[in-house]
Amino acid sequence: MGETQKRAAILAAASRLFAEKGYGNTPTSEIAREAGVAEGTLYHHFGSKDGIFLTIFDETADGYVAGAESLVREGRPGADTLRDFIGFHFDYLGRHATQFLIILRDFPERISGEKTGPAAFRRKKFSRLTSLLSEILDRGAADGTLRLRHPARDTAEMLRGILYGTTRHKMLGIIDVPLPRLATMITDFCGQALSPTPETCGKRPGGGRR
Amino acid sequence: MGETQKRAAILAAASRLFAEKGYGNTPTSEIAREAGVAEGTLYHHFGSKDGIFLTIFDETADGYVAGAESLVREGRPGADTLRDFIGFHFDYLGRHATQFLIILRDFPERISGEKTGPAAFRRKKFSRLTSLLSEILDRGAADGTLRLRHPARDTAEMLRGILYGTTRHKMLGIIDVPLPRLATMITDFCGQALSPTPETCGKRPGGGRR
Amino acid sequence: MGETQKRAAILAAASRLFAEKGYGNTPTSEIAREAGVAEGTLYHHFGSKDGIFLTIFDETADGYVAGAESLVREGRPGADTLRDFIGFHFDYLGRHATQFLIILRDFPERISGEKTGPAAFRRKKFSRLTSLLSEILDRGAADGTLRLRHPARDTAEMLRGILYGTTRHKMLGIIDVPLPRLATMITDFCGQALSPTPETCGKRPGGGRR
Amino acid sequence: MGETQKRAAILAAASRLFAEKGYGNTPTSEIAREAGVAEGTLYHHFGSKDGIFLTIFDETADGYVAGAESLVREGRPGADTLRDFIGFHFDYLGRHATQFLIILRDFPERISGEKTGPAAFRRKKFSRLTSLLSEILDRGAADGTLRLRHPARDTAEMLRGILYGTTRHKMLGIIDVPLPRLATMITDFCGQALSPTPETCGKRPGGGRR
DNA sequence: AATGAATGAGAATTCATTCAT
DNA sequence: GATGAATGAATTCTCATTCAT
Repeated sequence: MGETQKRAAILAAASRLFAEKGYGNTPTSEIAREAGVAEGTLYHHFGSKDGIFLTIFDETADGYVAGAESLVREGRPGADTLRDFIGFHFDYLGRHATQFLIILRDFPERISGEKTGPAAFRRKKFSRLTSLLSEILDRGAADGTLRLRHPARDTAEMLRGILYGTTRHKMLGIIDVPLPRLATMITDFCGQALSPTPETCGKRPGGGRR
Repeated sequence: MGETQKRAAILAAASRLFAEKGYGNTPTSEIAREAGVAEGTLYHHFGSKDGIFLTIFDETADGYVAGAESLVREGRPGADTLRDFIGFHFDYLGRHATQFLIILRDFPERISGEKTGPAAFRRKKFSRLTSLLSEILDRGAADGTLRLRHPARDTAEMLRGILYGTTRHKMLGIIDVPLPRLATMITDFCGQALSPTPETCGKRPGGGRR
Repeated sequence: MGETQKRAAILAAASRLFAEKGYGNTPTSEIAREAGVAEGTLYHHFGSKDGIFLTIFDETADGYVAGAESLVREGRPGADTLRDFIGFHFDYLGRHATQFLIILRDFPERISGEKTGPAAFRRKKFSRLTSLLSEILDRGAADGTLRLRHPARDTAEMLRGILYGTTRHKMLGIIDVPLPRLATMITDFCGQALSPTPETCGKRPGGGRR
Repeated sequence: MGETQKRAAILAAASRLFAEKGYGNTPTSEIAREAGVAEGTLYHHFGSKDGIFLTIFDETADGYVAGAESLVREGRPGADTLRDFIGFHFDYLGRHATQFLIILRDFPERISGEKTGPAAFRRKKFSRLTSLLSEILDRGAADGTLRLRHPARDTAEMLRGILYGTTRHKMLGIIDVPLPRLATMITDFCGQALSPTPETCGKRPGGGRR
C-alpha cells in the first residue's frame, strides 16, 4: 500500500490539474508539488508527462468500453439496449467526471498522430463504440424495435458524435441541464428519432428495465 | 494593398498551420516563415499570437452567427427554420472547413478562462446560438410544427451539443459520412425527434425550401 | 559586423570551454555566460548544442582537408608529397590547436552513429584523408621514391592512425616534445620506414622543397 | 559464489554497454537491468558509476602493463624486445577488445583532471608504457640493434602515440586491416624506421621469436 | 547483501515577445 | 510598416545517488 501511495497521489493531482487547466497548461512541476512528491518521482512511475495522461485515459476508457460491451452482450432488444447504452454513458460520466473532462479536453490532441503504435491503439478503444452502437442499431432493425432511415454504421457514427458533443458541452458548462435530466432528454430524443411506428411516438413499448 | 497582402498571407499561413497541427504546436516562427514575412511583422499586424487566433475566430464566428441570425429573422415556421438552421450550419462548415477545424481544436482552450473581457465576449458569440435555437423551438411549439418534450432552452442546449459533436467528429475524420449526407441525416434525426404528430412520423410536413 | 559579433563570441567561448572541459562537461548555460549572451541566442544561431560543435568541426575540418587536397594536387614526387603532408598536418594543427583538441576529444563521439545523414557526411571528410594518403603512396611507389611493403590502402590507413595518435597525445600533453620537433621526428620516422633504397637510409634524395 | 555472481554480472553488462554506447550514454539503470540486479546493488559493489569504470580499467590496464613489464624484463636485445612489445600489444588487444574499446572511448575523459589522487594514479599506469618503451630503445641503441635519430624518451612518446592511434582506429573500424596483419605492418614499419644499418633495410636481422 | 522507490540538482531546448535599426 | 537578432523564463526530462526496508 505504501508503495502505491505516491503513485496514486500523482494521479489524483494530475487529474485535478488537467481537468482544471488542461494538459498543456499544467507543468509537471505543479503536479509534483500538488502531489507532494519530487518531480523525478513522476518519471519514476510514469516515464513521461504523456504517460500520466495515458494512464488516466486508459483507466477511464477501459472501464467505459468494458461496461458498454457487457451491456450490449446482454442481448436485450435493440431499443432497450440503446436506452441502456445512453443511460450507462451518462451514469459512467457522472462517476468519472474529472477524468472525462480531461479526455474531452485533450483527446484527440494527445492521442492523435501516428497511424500505428500506442496512439492508434488508444484511438481504437473509442472506435469500438461505433461498432457497438452499430450492432445495437442492427439488432433493433432486426427485432423491429428501431427504425433506421440510414445505414446502421452511419447512424452509429452520428450517435457517437451526438453523445460526444452533449457530453462535452455538459462537462464544460455550456449545457446547464443537470446530468440525469440530460440523460433522459437524450434518451427521449434518440428514442423518438428512431421510433419504429407512428403510434408509439412519444411512448415506450413494453417495460424497459430502466 | 501591399500592406494588406502580408496581413492576408499571415492569416492564410496561420489558418493552415493551426488546422494542421493545432494552435499550441504552431510556433510563431513557423507562421512567419510560411507566410514569407519576418516574425516581427506578425506583431505589427496582430499584436500577439493570440491576436492571430482571435482574428481567425472572429471572422469565422461572426459570419456564422450573422448567417444564423438572418435565417431566424426570416420568420418561417419553426420546423422549417430548424431545418434551414441545420442546413446552413453544415453548408457554412463546408465553406470554412479549415477555420472550423481550428476553432474545434482550440476552442475553448483559447477562449475560456476569465469571466469578463475579450474571452468572455467571444464565448458569448457562440452562446448566441443557444438563444437562436431556443427561439426556433419556441416558435415551432407555438405554430405547432414542433413538439417539445422538455423546456425549449434545455432542448436548445442539447441541439447545440449535437451539432457540435457531429461537426467535430466529421472534421476529425471520426465520422466518414460525406458532409451533405451527414446534414440530411441530422436534419431527419432531429425532425423525427421533434415531430409534432404521430401521423407525420417519418414524413416531412409541407415543402421545406431546402 | 555587429550582427556577427555575438555569433563569433559564442564560437570563441564554446571552443575554449569544449577544449578545456570537453563537450559533455560544458553546459550551454556556461557557454552563454562566457560569451556574454542569453542562452536563447545560442539556439538562435546554431539550433542546438550539437550545432555549435559541428560548426567548429566543419570550419576546422574543411580547411584541413582542403589544404591536404591542394597539396596532393601539386603533383610533386611521392616522398616529397608525403613529407609535405606531414609537415602541413602539424603546421595546421599548430594554427588550430584549440579546435583540434575539441575534435580529438569528442570525435567520433559526436559524429559517429547513423550510417547516413549529416553525421556520416562529416565522417567522410576525414575518410578523405585515407584516400589522399593512399594516392601519395601509390605515386611514390610508381616514381620510385617510396617503397611499400604492404598494399597502399592499408598503409594509408595505418599512417592516418599514426598521425591521429601522435597528434592526440601531443594535444593532451602525453607527448612533451615541441610541435615542430615532433613533426620532424614523424617525418623522419615515416621517411625511414618507407625509404626505397638501402643506400639512402637516413638521407633524403634530391632537394625537397621543405 | 552467489555474492560474486552479481558482481561479475554487473561488470559484464557494464563492459558491453560502455563499449557499445560509451560511458556517458549508459545510465546506471540500464546496467542494472542488463545485469539482472537492482540499481542499489551497483552501489554496494562499486560505490559509484565511476567505480565500475575504474574496476574495468584497472583490470585491463594492470594486466597489460604487467605483461609489458615482464616482457621487457626478459632482457632480450632491443630490436627483438620492441618487436615483442608490439606483438604483445596487439595480441592483448585482441583478447580484451571490449575493454580496450571502453578505455579508448572514455580515457582520458574519466581519468584526466586532478593532478593527484586516484585519477592521477591511473594515468601513471599508462605513462609507465613510455618508460618501458624508452628502456627498450635505450637497450637497442646500446646493443646496436636499433638506431635512434632522436632522444629515446621522445621516440618512446612517439611510439606510444603510434600504437594508440592505430589501435583506436582499428577498434573504431576506421582501419579495416585484420588485427594480425596490422600488427605485422606496424612491426615492419617501426623496424624499418629504427633499423640500424643500411644493409639491413628491408630485412630482419637474426631470428626474432615471433 | 539486496532492493527499488524516491530524490533533486541540472541539462537542453522552446518560443512568444521585444526593440533597435 | 518591416525586420530579425536577441531575449530569458519556463518546461520536460535525465540520472547518479541515497536509504528505509
